[in-house]
Amino acid sequence: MSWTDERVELLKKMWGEGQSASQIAKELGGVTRNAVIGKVHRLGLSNRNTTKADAKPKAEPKPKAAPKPKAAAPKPAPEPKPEPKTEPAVARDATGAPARRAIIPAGQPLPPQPSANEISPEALAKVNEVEKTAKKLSLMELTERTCKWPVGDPATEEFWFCGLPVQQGKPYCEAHVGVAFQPMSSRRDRKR
DNA sequence: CCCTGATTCGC
DNA sequence: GCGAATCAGG
Repeated sequence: MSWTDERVELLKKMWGEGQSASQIAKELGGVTRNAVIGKVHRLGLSNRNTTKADAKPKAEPKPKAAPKPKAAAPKPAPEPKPEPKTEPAVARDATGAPARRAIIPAGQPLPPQPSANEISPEALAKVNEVEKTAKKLSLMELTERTCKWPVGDPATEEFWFCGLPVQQGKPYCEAHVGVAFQPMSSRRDRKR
């Protein structure tokens, strides 16, 4: 594939929209994200650096022969300390069921969280088990392949995402899919 | 481990 | 000009 006008324009458009290189590459087809990034640079897009006399003591070009010295980067910089103003709030109920006030960051297609519905005891138990073995990923660590089920309160240190392998197509792992997508069946009308 | 963009350099 | 390989970082 070559960089035709159309393709370049789509590249510019998407890059301008903040799309990631890999997304653009996928959209264009026939190119890798590396190709996209390379093109972006050649086109002069990307960062408008040049301001400031930049001194870039980059590591010398690595010869393919001995490529991994891994220079140790000194870190004298003191950490500011985030200081989360933690707001207690209920993290979960007695059963250990995750509070479903989840705000999920990444996604676009987010299925409706289970509201105040009844979830099958089996599924709940399963979730409780899973929470013990969860990967407990942070926000940045989430990917399309990691379960995005939130546990705890976002304002607390006790907040993390399940992180287990998701079920194909779904945003959650098997256990959490179980409680996330309850059709409407467990609705065995309780004594009414 | 997954992903991001940045850079280098042989083609 | 192109982009794989590599680097650096979240």
